[in-house]
Amino acid sequence: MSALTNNELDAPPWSRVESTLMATARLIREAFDARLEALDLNLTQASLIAYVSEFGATTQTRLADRLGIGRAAIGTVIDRLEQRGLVERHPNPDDRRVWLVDVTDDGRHLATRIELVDEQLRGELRHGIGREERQALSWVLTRLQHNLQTAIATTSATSTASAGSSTDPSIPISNRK
Amino acid sequence: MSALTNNELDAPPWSRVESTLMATARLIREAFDARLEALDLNLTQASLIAYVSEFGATTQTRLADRLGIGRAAIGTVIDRLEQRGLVERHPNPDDRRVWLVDVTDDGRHLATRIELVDEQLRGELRHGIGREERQALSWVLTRLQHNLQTAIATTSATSTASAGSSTDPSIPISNRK
DNA sequence: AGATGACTGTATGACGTCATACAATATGAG
DNA sequence: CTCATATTGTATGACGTCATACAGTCATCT
Repeated sequence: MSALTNNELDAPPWSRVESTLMATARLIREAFDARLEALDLNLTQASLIAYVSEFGATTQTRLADRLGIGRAAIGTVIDRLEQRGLVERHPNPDDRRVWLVDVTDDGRHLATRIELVDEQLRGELRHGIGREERQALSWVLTRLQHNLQTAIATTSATSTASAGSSTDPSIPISNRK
Repeated sequence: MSALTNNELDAPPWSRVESTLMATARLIREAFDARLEALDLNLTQASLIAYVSEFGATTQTRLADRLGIGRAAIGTVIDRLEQRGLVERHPNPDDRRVWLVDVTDDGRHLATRIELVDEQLRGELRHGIGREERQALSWVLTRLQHNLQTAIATTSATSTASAGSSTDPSIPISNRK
């Protein structure tokens, strides 16, 4: 019955904020997965059900975008949920390429339980963190995302360029993807 | 000027902050991987080399802990780096169970280039984010990690427990700049 | 009409990581 | 010393995701 692994300070190999952020993300997934295990779901599956349950029948590609995973991956996720009778694929008469994924009654019922788990856990995570701090966090993360995307976009060029930088928003690097 | 947050509905399936955080973490990995591609390394490999290069020969289990991945996974990472002649496994006379992983000269040379990439990218990521904001971010993340760990620890028990009291006596909330 | 390109969902193989089980070794109690 | 327990690294199988290639379907432009 050891008290959880109490590693307080791992100064991870990399920088500080970045790796802390990644570790936190891992923990988020871990925590949600743990709580959702009672429903025999993981975070991705639960997110899908919650999304469809809230916004209605949705295209697979759109779901993939919203959940932040690839089109191929979302297919297998849906496959399993469909086997369990939680979602259904309906054809779209207006576009025969696509499926409209919708929740079944079972799925809708499960969605309410998911919502409960979500709200409960999010409440616990807010402990000791003020509203402004959460907003500040959100803002910094958004800004970071922006920086990251431009950093990714400006890769593939010569590695040692720029440096001086700042205010170079142009850089028309036409990358795929 | 910047059209950030134009997305009215980028509200991903889940909450807001949590999924933003996870998406940001994904982008961090992506950005580092992209920049490290020139060295034919991914973030994990680069972290390992950087760590060993800075702190000297290290046990595999310790490396796994520091890098935040499992003992099995670290083995395959080391295998590949060893094949490429970037690290070496030395036996430890004091404990014949363990290997001491150390960088070769090639690895050490590569480590300096890794350091460059790291510093460059981290610099770009700081754009438009003040020092206090970074510190605040770091603080909130740490606090979040704590909450997450207790949340994970208090799972598996009956789900509907707690909620009320925080009862987190320790938690030094002292520092805020 | 027909042709060309764009898009959706799927099949396939690959990668990185995890969980588990295991042999070799170390540590400590008797 | 001997034995039980813990720890290290590894082998194995599994999972989730990705990248690519592909067939079916739409959209558009002559």
